[in-house]
Amino acid sequence: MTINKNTFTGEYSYSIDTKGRINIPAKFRNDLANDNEKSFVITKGMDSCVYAYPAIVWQGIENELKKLSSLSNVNRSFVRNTVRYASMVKYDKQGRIAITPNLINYANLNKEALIIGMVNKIEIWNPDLLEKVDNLSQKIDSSQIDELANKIIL
Amino acid sequence: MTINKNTFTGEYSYSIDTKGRINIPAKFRNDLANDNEKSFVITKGMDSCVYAYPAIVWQGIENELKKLSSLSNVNRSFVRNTVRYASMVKYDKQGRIAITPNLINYANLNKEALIIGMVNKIEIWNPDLLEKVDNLSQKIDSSQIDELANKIIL
DNA sequence: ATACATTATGGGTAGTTGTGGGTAATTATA
DNA sequence: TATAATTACCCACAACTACCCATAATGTAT
Repeated sequence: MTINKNTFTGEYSYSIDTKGRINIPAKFRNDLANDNEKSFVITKGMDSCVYAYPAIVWQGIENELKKLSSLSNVNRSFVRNTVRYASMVKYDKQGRIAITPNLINYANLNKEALIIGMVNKIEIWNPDLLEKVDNLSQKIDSSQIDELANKIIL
Repeated sequence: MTINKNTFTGEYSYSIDTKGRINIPAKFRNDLANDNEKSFVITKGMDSCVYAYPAIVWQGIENELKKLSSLSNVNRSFVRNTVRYASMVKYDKQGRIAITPNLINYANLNKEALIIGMVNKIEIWNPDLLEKVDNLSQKIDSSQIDELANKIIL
């Protein structure tokens, strides 16, 4: 079995230091394919969290974005929002990346942070915020979630 | 006859040591197909127990999850809930896996643990808890059993 | 019955990982 | 250009994990 590269699962609790650095879990660093050269692209998540994509996965997303016509209003603001806060970061010798102040602000990050593997990307959360968002969506969408579960999980 | 690989049945009682390690029954290790490279993916069970999937079975699930677009709210929380507590673990020379503190906590595991083969996956239980859940489900009414009988022949 | 192999469980140790902080290089600002 | 602020890179250390070995209990073969 060759393990799936650029595929992340699990939840980890880490602290963000005064310089805005946070550790990438050792497991995730191992799961990151070599051609990423230890780099992620961090950007605004769809929820109030930070997304981190493997660098080459992000390049694929950029290519998709290029296909969206700028004639459409919706497309323009979607592309703008997606790319605006995106920046490539390389983890240092200790395995940490620096999160930009913009994103720390957007995701309401303090000292404590949860890192969650979301299969093809990583999420960085303020734990309190995640709990709220989680409870909310659990209530609203439970029937649809069950439906998905029946399709995918054995 | 060559036995069905990645197929588990039976119940075993094992102890979890101070490091959170538990033995995978020798029989289950034999039943695990070689391309799993001695690895399972452990995660939250539907009941208050720990699931352990053969690694390649889980990778099938991951591949399905990758197809779900993150633009959908429901998809996001479904993926998050599914993979959040999942982690790949390889059993050591003695045949043990390490269960993450998260999962030990979730399944209320103490020293004693029951390992149960559930055909395509394995369940790890706190014995007391299983007994309770079991008693509860004894009360399933016969109509539901009849319904099941239509789907599967024993 | 005896010898041997396997299994279940405990524990020690070396290497890895997570975290803080320091210093030099780079960039921004006056 | 000089100075301040920011960033990149390095070192230190405590905590943890992976790996190894030991031992007792159980199973198996001769």
